Amino acid sequence: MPPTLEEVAKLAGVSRSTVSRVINQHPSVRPEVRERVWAVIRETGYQPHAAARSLATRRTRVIGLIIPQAVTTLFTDPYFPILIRGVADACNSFQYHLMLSLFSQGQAGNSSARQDELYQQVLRGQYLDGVLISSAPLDDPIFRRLLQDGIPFVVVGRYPHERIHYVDVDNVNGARMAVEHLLRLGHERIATITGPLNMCAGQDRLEGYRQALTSRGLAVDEKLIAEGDFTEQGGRMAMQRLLPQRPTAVFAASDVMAIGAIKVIRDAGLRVPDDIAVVGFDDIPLASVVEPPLTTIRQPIDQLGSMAVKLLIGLIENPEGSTVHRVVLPTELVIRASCGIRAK
Amino acid sequence: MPPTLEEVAKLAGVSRSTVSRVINQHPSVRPEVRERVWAVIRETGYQPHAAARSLATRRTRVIGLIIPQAVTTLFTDPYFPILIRGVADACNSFQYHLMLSLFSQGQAGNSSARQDELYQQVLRGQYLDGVLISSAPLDDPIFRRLLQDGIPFVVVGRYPHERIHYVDVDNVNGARMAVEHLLRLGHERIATITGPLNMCAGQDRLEGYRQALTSRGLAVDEKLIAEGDFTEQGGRMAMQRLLPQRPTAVFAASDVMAIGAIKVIRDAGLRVPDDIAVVGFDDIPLASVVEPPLTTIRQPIDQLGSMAVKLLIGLIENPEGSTVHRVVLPTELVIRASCGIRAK
DNA sequence: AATATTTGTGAGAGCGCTCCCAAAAGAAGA
DNA sequence: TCTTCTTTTGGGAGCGCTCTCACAAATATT
Repeated sequence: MPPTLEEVAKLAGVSRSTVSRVINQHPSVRPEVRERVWAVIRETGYQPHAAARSLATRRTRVIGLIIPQAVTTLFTDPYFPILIRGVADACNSFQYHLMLSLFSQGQAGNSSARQDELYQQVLRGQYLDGVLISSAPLDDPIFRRLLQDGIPFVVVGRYPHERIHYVDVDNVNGARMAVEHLLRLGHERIATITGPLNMCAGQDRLEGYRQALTSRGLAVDEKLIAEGDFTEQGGRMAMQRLLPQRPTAVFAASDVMAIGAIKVIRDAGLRVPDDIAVVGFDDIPLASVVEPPLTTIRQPIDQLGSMAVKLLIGLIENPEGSTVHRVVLPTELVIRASCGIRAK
Repeated sequence: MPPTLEEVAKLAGVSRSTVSRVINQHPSVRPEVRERVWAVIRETGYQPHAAARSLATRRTRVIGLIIPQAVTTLFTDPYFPILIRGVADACNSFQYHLMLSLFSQGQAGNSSARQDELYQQVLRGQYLDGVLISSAPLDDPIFRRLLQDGIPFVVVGRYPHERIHYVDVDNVNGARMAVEHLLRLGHERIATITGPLNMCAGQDRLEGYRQALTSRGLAVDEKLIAEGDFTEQGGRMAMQRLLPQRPTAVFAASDVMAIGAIKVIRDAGLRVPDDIAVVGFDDIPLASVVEPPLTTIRQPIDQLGSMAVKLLIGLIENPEGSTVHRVVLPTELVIRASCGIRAK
């Protein structure tokens, strides 16, 4: 049995309250007493009981990272591990803890009911002080519920709602830079493999593609747009649909899809970048390693995570602030071999 | 303010105790009363307060997944996301929650002191009912502490200690199968790129390599063994050291390292599998997609995770059992193009 | 019909902490 | 020296739940 406050108090010859003050760095404790109490704490290895503390303070110092059902299939995309690492690091440095809620398919039963149940348990059960939502579909009911229940939350990825705080990378500009690079290389039939269009990231990257073309006075040919789902397999399927259109270049909205596309292009007997240039998005570690190394858009994923945590903790510890926080981190073009160097 | 037990009780015209019984499915409540209480619970959206409950029961229904400092650099290896997904799924289906503790470098200060602090907070603070440790180095002090504090835990990866429960895949046999396959294809100068040798998985896969050779009566040439660290970069460096030895085949202890090795082989102007055959380990999703598709050893990573959770929850809910649980899941050879088909 | 047994329910204490309030102890002013 | 303030300390209540125990009601036993 670990020692309690009471026991520490007795050993130090003071009251429960005084020990509590020492633990919580309350200033009005005589230095001499404080030292005596600390000595006993060290000696006994005393650690406040988290649940007891939460019950009294209504705070848990735990935040949740929720990754909804719709995206757990993408979980092998290196995006998530990096995000998680960023989030975990930030939590560590703020002395918060991280609870991970994935809603994946593996389980029996209606999984949206399942998601509901988990929501109920975790959030209304006050396990968490606040949550981070990563790349949920725009219509996910969780947003309404969080707003309704008044639970502090930050979305990782843009979310168009005036009361929602979010952190995102500049997807529109990133995509635009990618396509502009292809335009500069002289390409005119540029296709795109989009992300899922019910996610903001998917929409925004498509929007960047459109902007790059129209600002050059080029028409957007809808036949050169194929929807993917951020998976390698989805990238392959989309590329298959695009091939008959004979594009000279493809902008894939994720590196993983770009890799799938390259595979299909090669299987069709064509070369990358000679016959079809390819640009990806994300700059996952793999991008520099595949053959040919991928030209892509780098996004600071771990910063995204730590920034989201910082914002969320701000909301938790300072609920007064009525300003809605929106952070958009810059993206950057990384030129490698997969887009070739075409003469203008 | 969410409703409390007391309030629900008043609304249902019963006592606090009765509502508690209903929530906890205690049998001795009249069906009619039970129904009435449930109605109020549904109506009010009542959810028991997690902290209050934990305080009374000394259980949190939260388990931790701890990934120590030494391996967070590998976190982009698809191994971890898959493991995490397996663990998360299993948690969901047992109605447990998952707390993730990564100890990575990002942070300032002596990080082993940091790790200590976190240990103290999370584990002695009774946040968790038990923990899963993934691939910690054999000498990590956490094992001793857990044992000492009597905290239920299961290690993911073999751990040679008579009181420690673990779940692992059959690394020795897997490696052996990989190398035997190369032997069958007629190779004789088979090199290996090992994992870090302070981890069991690294040692065991090397052991499998040795066994395959010696059981064929072949000598093990230490110059054909290069230590890697499970990263792509580590794989490249190890391959560079091996190239001068002119191996005709390489067994890499992870797919990620195999991919690094292939790159080096090609940069040296050699072809895979024609000049050097390569076999990996893990069967990560990427393995089937790279050029050439990787022959590798499949390990059921998500099963590993869910099995570990199952064991751990067993330990938590049934602390009496004095048997030490050890589960070893089978591995499987997956033949693709990277090892070629050599005549016998 | 009287007693014994089972079943259902409520009251109370307690889990370990925080925080308010009032008392005690010093410090300062008269 | 006595009052008035300030600083430091202890006691008590309360956070929302569970769980034991005792009592009331319903059923079974003789």
